[in-house]
Amino acid sequence: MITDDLASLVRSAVLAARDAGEFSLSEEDFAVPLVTPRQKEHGDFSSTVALSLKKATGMNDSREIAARILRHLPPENPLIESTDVAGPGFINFHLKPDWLHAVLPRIEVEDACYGTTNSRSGEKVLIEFVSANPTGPISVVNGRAAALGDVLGNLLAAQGCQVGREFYINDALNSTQMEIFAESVIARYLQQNGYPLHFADGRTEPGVPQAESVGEFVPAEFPEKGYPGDYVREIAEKIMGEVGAKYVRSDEDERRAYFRTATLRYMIASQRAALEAFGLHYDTWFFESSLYESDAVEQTIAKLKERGYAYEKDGALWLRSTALGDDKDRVLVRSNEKATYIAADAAYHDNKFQRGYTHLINIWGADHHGYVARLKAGVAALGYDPKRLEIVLTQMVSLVRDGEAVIGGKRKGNVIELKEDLIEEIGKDAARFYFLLNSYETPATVDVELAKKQSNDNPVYYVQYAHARLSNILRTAEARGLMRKPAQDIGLAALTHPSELDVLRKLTDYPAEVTTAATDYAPHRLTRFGMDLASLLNVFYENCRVLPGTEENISPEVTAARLALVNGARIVLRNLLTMLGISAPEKM
RNA sequence: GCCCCCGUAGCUCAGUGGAUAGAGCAUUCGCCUUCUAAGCGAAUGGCCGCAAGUUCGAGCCUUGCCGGGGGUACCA
Repeated sequence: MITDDLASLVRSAVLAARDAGEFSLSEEDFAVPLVTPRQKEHGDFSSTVALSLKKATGMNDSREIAARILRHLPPENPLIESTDVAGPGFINFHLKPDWLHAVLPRIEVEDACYGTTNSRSGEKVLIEFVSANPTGPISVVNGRAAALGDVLGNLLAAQGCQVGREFYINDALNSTQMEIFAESVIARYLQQNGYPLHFADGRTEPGVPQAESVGEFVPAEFPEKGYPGDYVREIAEKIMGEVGAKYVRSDEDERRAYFRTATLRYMIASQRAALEAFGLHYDTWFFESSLYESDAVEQTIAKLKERGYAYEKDGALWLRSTALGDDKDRVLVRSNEKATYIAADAAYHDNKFQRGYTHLINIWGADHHGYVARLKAGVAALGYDPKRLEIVLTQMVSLVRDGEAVIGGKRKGNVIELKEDLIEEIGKDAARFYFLLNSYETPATVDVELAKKQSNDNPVYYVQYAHARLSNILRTAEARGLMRKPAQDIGLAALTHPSELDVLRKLTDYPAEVTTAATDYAPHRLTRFGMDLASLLNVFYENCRVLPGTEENISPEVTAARLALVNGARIVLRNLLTMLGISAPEKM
């Protein structure tokens, strides 16, 4: 890294100045901060070391400190064009343009790997995200976590981590919501078969008329807290198509058992289809029920008892989570002998660690923040370092329709679906970019109607367009017989225009940007980077013609150098879009 | 009450403790005979919620306050 080179250069200059008696240094261990100045006049890099050395040197005038340091910088350096002291004591470095040119051969060689490292190759990371309950479709609100988790996976893989993406299915048998959901589908199924439906609010819906009259239909009850959405009716229709009227008069337990598994099957299939339409593929779909079937829950509870973190009180079994940072103890097994979700979650995370993951990332909505402390306590109680479990809380996504808040969800029956209402309207690429535009720490509002209206203004097209243009230039060059030579063999010094250097600088920044995005869990840095790069490319495009035109005459050397730049930028844009799970079109 | 997140341009949001705080949208005015105008250039627009503290230096760190959202179950 060039910044490392500069930093060590400055460091030795400081020490040399001290040895020469320019100033005394109270501490040997000082940082050499390097920043990229906002203003171009301030050079390529700037060090604030003189400012921070005020105390250590006992000198008051930072400009003077800077000047004395500079006196001990080697006069000739292949990197540095010139230096100056500015403002309160910044040391500014203006580098020779070669350092920017060097990026092009590197990009060309690394190609799809440009922007990736293997610095974290020892890590095995499991990202669990979305994990929406199997009682409804994937909603637009889930889109944020879906996009974040997927791209985070790409970013970590780009750092060399081994990444697993997992969806956790809350299908446990003691979950009352699953029961009510199945009952809701049964009610709709009966309605399909001619039974009127009676609702808790007193309303009655007629049954679907049957061809052959079977006499009187006793109204069926729709569950009091049942799921009213249209998708419930659709599942009932599908089951009807599959098994016909078989379960209308069947034994109730038999019917319930069938509908439980059938509704789960349909719901998962629908969720999976929605996420795949979003370009998201999970490595594992993990069933909560499997934890009960394999006795993992019981084993985990036994383990907690053994380790002294579980105790009996009021007929229930409690987790001593207060001992591990939680603000109250939590029930593991209720007095009715049913395990709580925290017991299952402890077992689930035990299982994740047992699968060899070094690091777990859970992406949750901010409304779950109250569970962070207890899950971490559970993990710690099992003997794992809770730091190995990281919980990313995404701020809330609220729904708005034409400016008015939409309150609701599965229980209200007004789910706004990710696939039907967004992806199918504006496309996968625009939908993804939309969710990746902002930090997950910013509360978001999604207005589907507005998103549709604005879909042509979506900045994704700006970035994709830049890529398509670059591709087009290369295509045209090839058609005209201007074959590209390896960047290594080209006189890149021909690239001198400010807009060319701006592009090169941005391309140089890319790998560090990917790393920052990965460590900060900030995919939005890449969408912003893409917009910035596209903008710089447009300026380049306006100012620097690549291929000889009818009016402008461009030397073969310049064309060759610019083609190398175009190709480098094309690779970076393509890598970036791929990282975001967005297509990089060659034509638009 | 306690805990978490957010207050930056008219709107939606970026912003690594550094110099003159940025982008997109919106508004106004220019620019297509050329490799893609889904583009470019210019203008307008700011007590970075308020106050104190730390620091050579604070939009960024600390504390307090004010506003908005969320959470505080033997529900998941």
